[in-house]
Amino acid sequence: MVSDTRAADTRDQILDAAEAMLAEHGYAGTSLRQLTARANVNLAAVNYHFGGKEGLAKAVLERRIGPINRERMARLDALERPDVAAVVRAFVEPPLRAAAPDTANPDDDSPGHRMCRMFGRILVEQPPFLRAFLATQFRTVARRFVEALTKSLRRQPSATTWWRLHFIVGAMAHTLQNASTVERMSEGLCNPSDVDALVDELVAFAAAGFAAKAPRRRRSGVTRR
Amino acid sequence: MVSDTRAADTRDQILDAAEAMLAEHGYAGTSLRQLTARANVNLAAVNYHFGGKEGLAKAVLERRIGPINRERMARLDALERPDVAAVVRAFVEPPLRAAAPDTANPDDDSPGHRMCRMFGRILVEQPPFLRAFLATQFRTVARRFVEALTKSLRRQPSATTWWRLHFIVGAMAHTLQNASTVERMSEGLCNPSDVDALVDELVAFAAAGFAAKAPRRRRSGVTRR
DNA sequence: GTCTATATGGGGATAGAC
DNA sequence: GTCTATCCCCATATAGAC
Repeated sequence: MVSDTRAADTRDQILDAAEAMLAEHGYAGTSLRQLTARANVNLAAVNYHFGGKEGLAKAVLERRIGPINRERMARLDALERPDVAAVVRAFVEPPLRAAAPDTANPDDDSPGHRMCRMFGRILVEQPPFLRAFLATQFRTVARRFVEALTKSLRRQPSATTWWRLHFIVGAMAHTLQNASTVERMSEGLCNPSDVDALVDELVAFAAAGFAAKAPRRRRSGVTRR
Repeated sequence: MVSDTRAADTRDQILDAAEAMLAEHGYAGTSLRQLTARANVNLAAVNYHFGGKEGLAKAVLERRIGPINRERMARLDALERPDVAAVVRAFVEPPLRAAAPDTANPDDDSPGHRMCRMFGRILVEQPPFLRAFLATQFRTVARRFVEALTKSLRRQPSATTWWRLHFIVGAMAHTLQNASTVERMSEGLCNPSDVDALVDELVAFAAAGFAAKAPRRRRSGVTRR
């Protein structure tokens, strides 16, 4: 069926190019002209296959988020002794691992690096039309992990629990997006392409932060002015 | 917006509008036409005062980053007993505090909320022409805090130290940008407008994470495949 | 399904009057 | 310093031939 591979080919080429360009320039900064040029595809093909720029962006995200969240769940289910570090690892390792450079050279063009930047971008940029989409993709996972984390510490879910998961997401997203920054600032001490080490670092940091004593509540929950 | 405030400086009106729009739409998503319309200023004024869109973006950032970093340094210098939590607090509180809603209603239009979103955006978006600019703005501060943090733990600066500062920046940036997300996900348990509580949460989390035992190094710093 | 050509609108920047 | 008018480029999207 050689004749049928062209369509699927075009679709995938568009998705790959879109992922690369979203990583590099964000949603607003990506033009379909550059994108289709890079994909060696006709401009009109985007509209034909995805209905427009927004549809394309959703398709790009869908292709990656699904598998990662499914792996998170699977790892969580597979834990025999769900201590904090193990649960945190189940949460952060799939995305970091999926975003790892998978070739010898940690170039900006490795698929993993592209994807990692794309994730960081989108998680923060959150174009309005994506908010609902992203919320449904992540709500279930977030709930399950909040449960697991509190259970591992024999606590009840609280504001602190949610804040901490939020902080972990932030640390991860920022790392996915700006790994090169820490490499530069640290003058080479940190090596973002060493994924094993990075995962260990984030797990150690996040697990300790998560297990910390909750701060004393100051007042009734209203900002002092 | 009621009376004719021509006397008010055009420059400042542009800066205010730019901050609001960068917060809302990011750099690439902000157009000078919308911006000048919102500022009640002529389109050409941007070029006259700032030399172009890029110059405007730098001016917007400069206006905020300078004071915040100066306050960070001042707080650091003022610490009598620089334990980890105190140093972390000196690092994260100025931006969070500056970004706090300063009116009774935590609307999307409060100056603090605008600024906080702008920061989160820019820190992650990092348009190419801003990379060098941002690096010079933050390098000194980052170095000083890495020093202070390691000293407070009686350790030597290492990859772990830098990674952890990076994680803290990520948690902070993500919180600044997406505070409303955690409020929604937690179904109201977390209240982003309670800045005191938020600072306490982040400090407790980050200090514990920072003080954690460093992970054991696995190999020689090369990614396993 | 894929292409060319084009419609339609918005973008940043500038020239030159006032 | 501020304005109008305009240049020129690029954006998304679509029409219609093949």
